Amino acid sequence: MPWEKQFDIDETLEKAGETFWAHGYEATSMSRLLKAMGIQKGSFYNAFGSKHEVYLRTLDQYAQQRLGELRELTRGKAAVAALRAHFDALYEDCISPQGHRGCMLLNCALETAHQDRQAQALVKKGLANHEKILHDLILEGQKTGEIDRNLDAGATAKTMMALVMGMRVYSRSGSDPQAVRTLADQAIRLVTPTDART
Amino acid sequence: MPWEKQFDIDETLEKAGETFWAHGYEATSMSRLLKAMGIQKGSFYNAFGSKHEVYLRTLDQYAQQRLGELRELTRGKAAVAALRAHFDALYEDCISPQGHRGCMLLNCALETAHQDRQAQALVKKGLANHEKILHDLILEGQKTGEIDRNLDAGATAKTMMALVMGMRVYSRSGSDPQAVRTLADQAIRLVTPTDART
DNA sequence: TCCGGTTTGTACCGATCGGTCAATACTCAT
DNA sequence: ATGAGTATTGACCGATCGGTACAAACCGGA
Repeated sequence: MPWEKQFDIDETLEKAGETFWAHGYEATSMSRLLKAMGIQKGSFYNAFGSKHEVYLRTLDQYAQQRLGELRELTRGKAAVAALRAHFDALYEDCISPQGHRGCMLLNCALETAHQDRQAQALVKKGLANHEKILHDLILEGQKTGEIDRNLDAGATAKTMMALVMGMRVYSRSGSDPQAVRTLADQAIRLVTPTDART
Repeated sequence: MPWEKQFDIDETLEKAGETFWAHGYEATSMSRLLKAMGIQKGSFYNAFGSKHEVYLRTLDQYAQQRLGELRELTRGKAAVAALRAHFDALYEDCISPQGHRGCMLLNCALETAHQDRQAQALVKKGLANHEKILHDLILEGQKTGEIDRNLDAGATAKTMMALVMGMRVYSRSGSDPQAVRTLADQAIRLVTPTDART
């Protein structure tokens, strides 16, 4: 093996991902992308093939990372506590300085996915994974009796997904953090007995 | 007045709006835009000034139209019936052949708004208008007793907005119509007494 | 030390980007 | 009929688009 790469593939993909995340696909030009990645054109095309290919890889990488973080966050917690942790973390992320980037999967869903089948597949899978985690948590909570067994777990999980999306949209469009907080609270109320509410 | 325009401004803006709506801002090139509008470059710049200006105008036009349709749809109906009509219409729109275009305001919110203050202002105003209509309907329902008076009207309106966003995202990312239907149903359940549910 | 194979930097590609402009087509008031 | 003044046209602009080609730089093995 005559010569090893002068840059770390994953690290470089990470930088690319952040750029796509912040600016979207179309608004990220090659020059901007290369500057962010810190490599030259030749290296880029040699290592990755095309802008679009890199986009898909960063999208996939993003989905995997978020999925991992979510699993980590909820591991070992009781259902409602796990959901609470999830929505609290999401709220913090939304109001943080980088919160304006929103969720890369959602950005992609609305900007790119409808005319890019491969991106659409990644988005669908990412959303489905997220929804399944929420669904499983609700089912588990119902099994232990934490959560009302009459609740439609599937529909509630979808509603929670909608609330997640709402939080992302409100925060990305520059709304009052209070609006985002309200949605997070509403998500928890969905799985909290009515008589326990303040 | 020496010569009148050979094309109808509003009609042409309409066509431009549909193109931006379907493809987003960045992915809509001038050539594509001009072809859709059916005019030449010179006429375009003479009449409108710039691509960006046209984008803002179509965005505003879209928001006004949707607001009008929404007011029309709910006029004279009782609160819950009005909400039902709203979410039913939204569902139909989502699963219709053009449903993949989603909501132009949301598309803009995630693609453009975070780096375009003027677009962001339009999005914020559009979302606020929509939310206010839902909010007012809920308040009215509570006044007449249709809707539980203990419900937090503001939070519920925001939740409904999130459900709207969820419906748009799910449908634009190519999901099963059933997912969209579920979210619409959940919206109505928010303002329906628990014991009246099936 | 030189060779084989790989990576890297950069010049360059045609296409297209959003936008300008001068010439032309046109209508109306005089 | 003519001149004022606007609308339209299409050639043209420099910049930038994503992508390619290729020579120089580099390394490990012989």
